[in-house]
This record gives sequence, structure tokens and C-alpha cells, in this order.
Amino acid sequence: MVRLAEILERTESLIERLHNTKRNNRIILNPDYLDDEKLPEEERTSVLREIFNRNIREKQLTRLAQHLTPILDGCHPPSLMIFGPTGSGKTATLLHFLSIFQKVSAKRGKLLRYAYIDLSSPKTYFSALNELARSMDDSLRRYRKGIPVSLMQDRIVNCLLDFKGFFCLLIDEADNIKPNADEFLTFLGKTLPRKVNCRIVLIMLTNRLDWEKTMDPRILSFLKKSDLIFEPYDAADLLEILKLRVEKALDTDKVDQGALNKIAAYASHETGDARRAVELLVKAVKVAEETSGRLTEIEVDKASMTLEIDKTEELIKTLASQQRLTLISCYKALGSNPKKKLSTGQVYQSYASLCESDGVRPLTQRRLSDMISFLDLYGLINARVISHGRYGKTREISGALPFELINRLLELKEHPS
DNA sequence: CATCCACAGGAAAACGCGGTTG
DNA sequence: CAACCGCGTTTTCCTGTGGATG
Repeated sequence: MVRLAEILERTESLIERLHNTKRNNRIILNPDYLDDEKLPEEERTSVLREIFNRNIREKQLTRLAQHLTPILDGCHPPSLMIFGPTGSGKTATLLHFLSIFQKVSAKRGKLLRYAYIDLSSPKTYFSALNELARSMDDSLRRYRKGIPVSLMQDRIVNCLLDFKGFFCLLIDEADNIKPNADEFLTFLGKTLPRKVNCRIVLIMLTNRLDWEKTMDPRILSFLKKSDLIFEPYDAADLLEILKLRVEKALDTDKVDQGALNKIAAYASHETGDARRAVELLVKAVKVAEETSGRLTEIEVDKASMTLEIDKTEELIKTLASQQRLTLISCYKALGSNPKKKLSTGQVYQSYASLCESDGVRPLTQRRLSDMISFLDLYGLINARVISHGRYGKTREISGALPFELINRLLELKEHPS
């Protein structure tokens, strides 16, 4: 009985202790600011405003303004096509700009409306129209089918019929209309302007530079568009963005400047994607909360490692079974020696025996060879072609994954769920 | 220099497999 | 229901090749 009480006591103090350290290590004060989706609308725009107050994206804003200011004089600017990789702030910048621009033009007595449609999940011609109609009039329903396309078009026309100002239409991921993107653009660029009284300015966002090459040249010609390019953020921009987040969401006393620099450097080195940078920040903060209670470069390193591992593990999970088999046989043949080099033939032998024990019909060596180059492309192994002269020409295959992951991979194979 | 290894990687035929047509 | 088609995957067959070696 006495012992039981002791145990209870001990557990109690354990809980207390954990709770205390957790509180002391707390860095996140306001988690909402780390996730744009959770932020209420007004907060989101105010965050955006601050970003733009820090002179990020100034160049793009200037060019945007140059392009659209003719509206203030009542002239009709051409459509705009905006290119830029993911996470370079296209959407945020445009939404911010248009909301401000609307106010400015209202002051000058010019009517300006704008609508935003997001095609980030692929849409058909019809559902794109539907989306558009909804963005202009909330009362409209989202249809799945059963409504003729022309009716949808009429609805859109009706929304704009008695509007005489400028109408900006912002189309996000505009290249994402599946079967017949051309019709959609023809409607917007040709049919619609004829039927309504307002002037329409199309603004299309895409991350595919080659998009216009896949488009019908006739459409290109009547769109009369001009281009604007968003370069990915550089390290300095990312740093500003991160700083802002940190000020809003974290306990600044516990954050090292060096850590932020490091995150910015990582992210700009990779893609310059701001979302990625914030993602890394969040991960690093979590690591810090669990361990030292301070965000320093060490935590950032740890976080980027785990992030990397998570990503590749995810990738491995989604591989087709033959691809996974190939991967496993590579690492089986490699053993625990990281510097060992394999030839295609060796991997094939390992693969063939693996197939036998699994009762799977093995693929040809030709096919395996393709699998290997595929895995190399994904960075799961390193494979390059090398000639050993008289002793043949083959791929030299070596590992590219951290130990931890390899072990888990092999275990996964031993005990399949 | 010619040879020749052990594959790379292109081309085309064969195979599935869901969907469509007569 | 068989025959046929379209399309992606796999097999078969093939020619090509960098450089150590003789």
C-alpha cells in the first residue's frame, strides 16, 4: 500500500515536471500566425500589408501599378499574364494590390470591381465558369452538372450587365483547366466583352513558363496580353517575411537571429518558396520546444533533417510496388556499407532473388534499368553511367539515403502491414 | 590501333485492361 | 457477347559505346 502511494506520488511529480518544462520551453505564443489558413480575413490582410510595407515585392508592385494605372484615366489596359514559381507570392501580391487599387480608384471616382477564382485543383470549362459565377454572386449555387454551359455564361453576363466600370478578373493557376482551356479563354477574352458594358481586365497567374506555347495562337492574339514575372524570393526577402512571422507568433526572446538567417538561406537555396520557409520555421520551433527551449541554428538543422526524411519517406510510400522492390533490392545489395558501388547486374540478381522469395514475377533487366534511372531521378539512389573499359560499361549505383531511413525501409519489407 | 565487355538505351512488338461498338 | 480500339506498361530485339587491355 505504501508503495502504491509512492508510485502515484512519483507519477504526479513527473507530470508536474513535464508540464513545467513544457511551459518554460514554450516559444509559440500565437500559433495562428504560422498558418495562413487559420488566420481571420482582416488579420491576414494586415499581415500582408506589413509584408508589403517592408519593401518586399516592390519591383513587381511597381510594374503592376504601371500596368493598371491607365484605369484611373479611364483607359483600358491589356490583359496581364503573370509567371512565377509556387510560393513566390503571386496570389498574395495581386489580392493585396487589387484591394488597395480599388480604394484608390474609388477616390478618383472610377468604378472598379474584381473577382478572384482559384483553379488550383484542375477544373473543367464548365466548373471554371461556375466558380467564376459564384465569385461574383454569392447567392449562386455550385452545380455539378445538369445546367447547360450557355446558361452559366448568361449568369455571368447578368452579373455584369448593369456595371459600367472596370472589372478585374484574377485567375489563379490559370493553366489548370483540363480538357478545353481554349474555350474558357475565348469566352472571357472575346465573347464576354461584347456582351457587357464594363471593361474587362484579365489577370492570369501561372507557374508554368511554357504555358503560352501550349495555347492556341489565335487566343494569344486577341488576349493582347503583356507579361510580368515574379522571381522567387531571395534570402533577404525571406528573412523579412520570417521576421514578421516571428514577431507575430513567437516569443522573440527565445529566437536567435542566426537561426532565421539559416532558414532563409536554406529556403532560398532550394526554391525561394515562402511557404516552405515558414514550414521549416514551424518545424524548427517545434523541435526547439521539445528540446532546448531556444530556437538556434542547431534546431534549424535538426528540423531540416527531419523534414527531409519525412518527405522522402512520404515519397517511398507512394512508390509503385515494383519501384519499391527495386529500391529495397538496391539497399539490400548495398548492405550497411555506404561507399559500396553496385552494377546493374548485381542489383538485378538481388532483385531476382527478392522476387522469388516474395513470389512475384520479376521484370526484365531492361525494365529494371529504367526503374533505376527513375529512382535516381527522385534522388533515392545515386546512379551514373561509368565505363570500366574492357570490363564493361554499367551504372554505378550507390546509396543516397540516411541510415535511419534505410533501416526502416528494410523493416517495412520484413513486416508488411 | 582494334578489340571486346556489360551493359545503356532506342524501337518496335506484345501484352493487359477498361471501355466501346456492331 | 465477341470483336475491336486506345493507351500505358512490359518484353523482345536491337544497335551503340567508353575506355582498359592486349
